[in-house]
Amino acid sequence: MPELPEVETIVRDLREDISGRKILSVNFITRSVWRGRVPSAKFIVGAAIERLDRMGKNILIFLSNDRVLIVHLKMTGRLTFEQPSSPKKKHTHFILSLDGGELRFNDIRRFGYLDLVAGPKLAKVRYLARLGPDALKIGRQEFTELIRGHKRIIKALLLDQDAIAGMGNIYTDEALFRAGIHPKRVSSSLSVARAGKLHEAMLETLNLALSARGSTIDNYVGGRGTPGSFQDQHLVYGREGKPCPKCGRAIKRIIVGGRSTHFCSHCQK
DNA sequence: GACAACCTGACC
DNA sequence: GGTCAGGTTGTC
Repeated sequence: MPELPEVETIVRDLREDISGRKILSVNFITRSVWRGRVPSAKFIVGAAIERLDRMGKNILIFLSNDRVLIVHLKMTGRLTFEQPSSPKKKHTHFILSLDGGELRFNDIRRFGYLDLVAGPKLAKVRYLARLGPDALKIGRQEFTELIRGHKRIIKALLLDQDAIAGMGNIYTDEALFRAGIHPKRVSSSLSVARAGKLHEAMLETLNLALSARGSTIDNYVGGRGTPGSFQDQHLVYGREGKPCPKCGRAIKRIIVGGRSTHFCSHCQK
């Protein structure tokens, strides 16, 4: 589920709510959610939460013992800070008991994962090192060069985390609509001006979504368990057959790069 | 670049 | 019963 705005919302929530808290105990409920080996509790218990960060759609939780807990939520993952008295939900796979509450990892489909790495080895974690520049931080010129330097279907390129980190299916469709670009257009065929417009549209979309604390279609909730509201502002995603906000013609849905894609064939070229 | 795989649940 | 889902990875 979560794309950059959802993951960033969770990180901001948790940064406020769990920074500085001490880890009292750990509960490995489902061992298969760990990407590598299941870590020994001694590498976690007794440490404090030092700070949190985001790399693409990965959440990084830095512990005071110089280890880093990495969390990827994939499609249906949730990472929430709750009171121990809050009812335990189905599909909760991992709990960190902190002084003052519990950090819970819940994931219906179990596509998400957890990973614990030693701080000095963080730079060598393959799936982090290969990530492209962050979609919120990449500058206009770098973005334009990236887009025009690849001969790929633009939607697939935007979804490629190794090219640009953070974009997902919703925000790619929304940004392409705002920029008036057809999702199947070949990236290298875009003019500097149109690539620049796409950069602008991408930032606008992501920042609006952040202000609304993300989009909740089904599962997503922030770090405090509350849903986002940006789904109410979607212009094309999930609106197949409904009128295009610009021209009124019906929004179409096709498959691009194996993903459901929503667009207006009149407004996007 | 297309497609299957990983899983559960919602909806038709 | 079949289809689809916010993501990524591995195989033709």
